[in-house]
Amino acid sequence: MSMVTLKDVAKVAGVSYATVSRALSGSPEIGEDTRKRILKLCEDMGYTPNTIARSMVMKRTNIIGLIVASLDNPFMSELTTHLEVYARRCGYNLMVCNSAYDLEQEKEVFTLLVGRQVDGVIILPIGNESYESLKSLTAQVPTVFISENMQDLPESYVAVDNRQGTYAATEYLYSLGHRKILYFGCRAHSVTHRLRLEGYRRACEAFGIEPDVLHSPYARSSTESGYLLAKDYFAGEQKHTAMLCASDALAIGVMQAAFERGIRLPEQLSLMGFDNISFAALPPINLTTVDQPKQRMANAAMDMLLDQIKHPEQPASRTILPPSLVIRGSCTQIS
Amino acid sequence: MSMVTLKDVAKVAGVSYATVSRALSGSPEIGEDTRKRILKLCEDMGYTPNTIARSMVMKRTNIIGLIVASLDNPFMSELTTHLEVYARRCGYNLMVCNSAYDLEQEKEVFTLLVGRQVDGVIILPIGNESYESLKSLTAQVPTVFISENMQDLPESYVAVDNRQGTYAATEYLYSLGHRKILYFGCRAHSVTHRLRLEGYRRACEAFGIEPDVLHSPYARSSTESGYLLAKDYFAGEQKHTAMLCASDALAIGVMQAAFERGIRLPEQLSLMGFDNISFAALPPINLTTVDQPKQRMANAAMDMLLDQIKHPEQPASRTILPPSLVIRGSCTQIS
DNA sequence: ACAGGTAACGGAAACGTTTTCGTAAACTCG
DNA sequence: CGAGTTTACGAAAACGTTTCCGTTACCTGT
Repeated sequence: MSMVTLKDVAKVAGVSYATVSRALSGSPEIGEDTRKRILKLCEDMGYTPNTIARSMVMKRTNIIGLIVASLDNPFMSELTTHLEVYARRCGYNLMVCNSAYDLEQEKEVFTLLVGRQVDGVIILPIGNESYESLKSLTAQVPTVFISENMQDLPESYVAVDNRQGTYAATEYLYSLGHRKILYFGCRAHSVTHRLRLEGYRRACEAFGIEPDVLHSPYARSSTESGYLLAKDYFAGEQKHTAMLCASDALAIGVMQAAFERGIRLPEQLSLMGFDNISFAALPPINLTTVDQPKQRMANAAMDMLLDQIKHPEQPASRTILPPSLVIRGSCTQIS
Repeated sequence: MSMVTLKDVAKVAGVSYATVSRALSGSPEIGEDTRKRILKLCEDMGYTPNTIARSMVMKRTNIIGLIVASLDNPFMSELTTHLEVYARRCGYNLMVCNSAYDLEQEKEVFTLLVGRQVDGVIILPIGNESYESLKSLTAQVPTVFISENMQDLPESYVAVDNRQGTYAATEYLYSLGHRKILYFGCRAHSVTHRLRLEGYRRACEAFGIEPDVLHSPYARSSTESGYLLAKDYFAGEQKHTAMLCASDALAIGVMQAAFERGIRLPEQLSLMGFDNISFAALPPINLTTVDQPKQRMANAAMDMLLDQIKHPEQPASRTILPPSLVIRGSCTQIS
């Protein structure tokens, strides 16, 4: 159970442990013959370098912290997968923490992560308040947000162009003949959702149609809250021919409520989502939506973070990626 | 950016750093007044203990490694969430790695994790071969598998009683009047799936009906492979009134194929899954399935691992949790 | 008042690396 | 052949903790 150390190898090899260290790190100032002898010995003795000790002296852990609200959200879990794969390719490991949509927990796990000396943090903030709440933490360690911030805070982020996404979605619905388009929103205090709403509003203005917005009172942009809100909506008179939802999860919730109510999609109602989670592609769902390029976002965030780790004094940078329309079967042309 | 250390605090406080360490750890041999003075000073100076240094001397990192095949699989991501929450409550952090359904990568990340001196590893092995493949690694660090092993290997694991699950599922279908039940399997070399198949076979034998099995040639028990396999199946003549799938993902794939083919569920075909992933509950899916108690599994695995960390010489232990039937709308009574 | 005990703290080793500096031996070259 | 350069390696410091072992000063009981 107890590990074999550099010293052990050095003792057997009859050299100093500095030599062993150099042999392993591929230092040029080591004789070819001794290097081979030592490498073989390490192999034979089953030596594995102690990363902790290395971190201690190198002052870097090659760990990056990841904070997500919940892995149960497919968008976040897909992003996490891409981040982990890419991080490992870059020689880093991911320490994943749930914030559970709770501002205090978000701060708590962030504190935990800086205590663990992570080299950097990537965070999907639960809301706009996160930027303020985490200010003292982000000053201590390179951080990249996956989500825009509006107040021009000095934080790096990568995000999809949410405004453009909902604008294009609205435009698409308009092109199908829809004039009564309901925006099904959520958590107006989140920047992401505020921008999405704004894109919708701008499009409405541009095309000369009346914007109409329904906001979820529930904190999470989840299937459940979409379901509950839509249930209420369908109980009243239905004045719209199309609904643009702030997220796929929300849209799937709406789909449930419509299904229960006997409302056929897309014949009686065109429905759009946002995110393009993998489940949106399933034929029974078959949701027309706006794609967030998750892999590109993950790679961009990681590149940005690693760059920031290498050059800490550099100013914050931003990357905004273009969304793209994914047309499936949940929308239809109307007269 | 550069952290304030124990030494810094000690210097300001005018005490040795041993004293500061003791004050923080709540050692009794410290005066009440000095303790309070030091704690306040730590607060003021913004001191955060360096976990790396602590790990170095304590010989434990309070990190546990988690290896999953893919977070895109909702069963695994839900399990991961529960594991992370519970681990943190126990004072541990999770280092999450993808094996991407690849035996070599699985071994590679495991090696990485022991190099990182994790206190323990929880793994959802990609298959039965994993036990053999990881033997040298599991000897080095406490490990808990989430999946049974059949060869009586000395590894700890927690799992659901897969045999009982499919047995109950078959029994349920039988009680609905089904006599021609197809088992839709996948990856016969995985223990989990072998046990599920066995439960089905036993039930068939018990009820005197003819077992019939279709195996996916694809490696992953995914929606895609279910879809592809079902497409083939539906192209031929359909001889069965019910299908029991080895996983929900598989069942959802079948659902897609049926949907495309115009086969109505459950009227023309009763469909059952296994796992009870959250998406199975969505009304458009509404899948009758067998529930794996994910939270209980997560907690049991963590408890088992922590116990093993405290008492390394203890023999391996096993926990098999009972599954439960979740009856929704994808199955119907037949004459 | 004095031996013995306790309370409160300091000194220093240890954890396993990396790296700087130093130093022999070997080599180069006029 | 000797001065200078290079090659190959060793000694030791450093990273920030925890903890063992001392060492004071003060207290207790008689």
